[in-house]
Amino acid sequence: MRPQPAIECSIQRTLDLVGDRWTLLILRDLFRGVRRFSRIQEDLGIAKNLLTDRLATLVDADIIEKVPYQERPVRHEYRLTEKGRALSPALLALMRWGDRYVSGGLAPTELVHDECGTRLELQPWCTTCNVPVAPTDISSRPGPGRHIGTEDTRV
Amino acid sequence: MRPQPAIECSIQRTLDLVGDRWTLLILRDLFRGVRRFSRIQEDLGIAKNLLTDRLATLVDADIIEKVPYQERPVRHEYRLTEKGRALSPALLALMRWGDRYVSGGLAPTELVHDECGTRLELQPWCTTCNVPVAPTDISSRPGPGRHIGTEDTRV
DNA sequence: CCCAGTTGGTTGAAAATCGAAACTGACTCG
DNA sequence: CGAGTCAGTTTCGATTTTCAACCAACTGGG
Repeated sequence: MRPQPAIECSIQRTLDLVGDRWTLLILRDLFRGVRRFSRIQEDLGIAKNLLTDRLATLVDADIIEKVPYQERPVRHEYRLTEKGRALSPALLALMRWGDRYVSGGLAPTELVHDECGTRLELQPWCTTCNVPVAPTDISSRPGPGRHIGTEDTRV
Repeated sequence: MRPQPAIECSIQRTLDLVGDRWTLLILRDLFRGVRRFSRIQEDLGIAKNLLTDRLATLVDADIIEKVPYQERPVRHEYRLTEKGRALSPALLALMRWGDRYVSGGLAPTELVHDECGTRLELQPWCTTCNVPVAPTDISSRPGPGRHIGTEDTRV
């Protein structure tokens, strides 16, 4: 997909899978419960051949799965796998950014915690200390998947 | 950019700005400190005319700015604005997803909690209950920036 | 002064991708 | 039987992207 000598970067690898114009919007629809071909197609205004193609790619990548919701005629819907559901922080981050910088601070849609109705924030979270981590308490370092040497850089 | 009757969704609005194949990678390079035209171009392998176009779009959107780093000849580099830097959670989320699901758990670069060295996760966080929130415990509802009515949906 | 090299582009043609509409096939309902 | 729905596939013209060449402003070396 990318014509580039594979740089060791998980952002690039991720965008190779979901970084085209439609894929993240399709996933957003699945998160929202819009799961059927025709519903997604009319919701997004995407051409049907492209939707067919993107869905097949996502199924191949094990990000979504095709499950029958009725027999005779057999009809399928698309559901997020665990791998697909794990993209929710990324979508939430994009949404919060858009709320603030594109929608002028007025969120068209808010995501809230079921139990208490509070609007959700997105925070780096330390699973050891069990606390949210501020940007000032974050460092970066080369990880175990690095094969070429580079110096540390701040995000 | 999108041929669609504007749905009121910050994800869509965000992806209209940065959701093409190259833009998020360009921003990643800027985060990494790769700021000059030719450096970005060779790092990504993007066609020069496209890079010219994407950079101009990002400058227009006030996500990056063009600042001279020398006179005679005048040469510029591109820097993230505050608006651009605010995209870091989104890039971080995409990176963590790629670490886990594409790079096989072996992160090429990891972000860690200063105090304990634990690799960070990026989690939806409820500021009322003070707990991380799983995708299954998230609902969505129309927010203050919504102009057309829609019903609530599960994420 | 002349020449090669660097940076940051622009231009144009070929190739790949996309989009709109027409068509298909399996089935249901009246 | 005829109309309608859903989930596609096919076709083809329009748009985008890529690739390569070219350009302009300047530097540093001889």
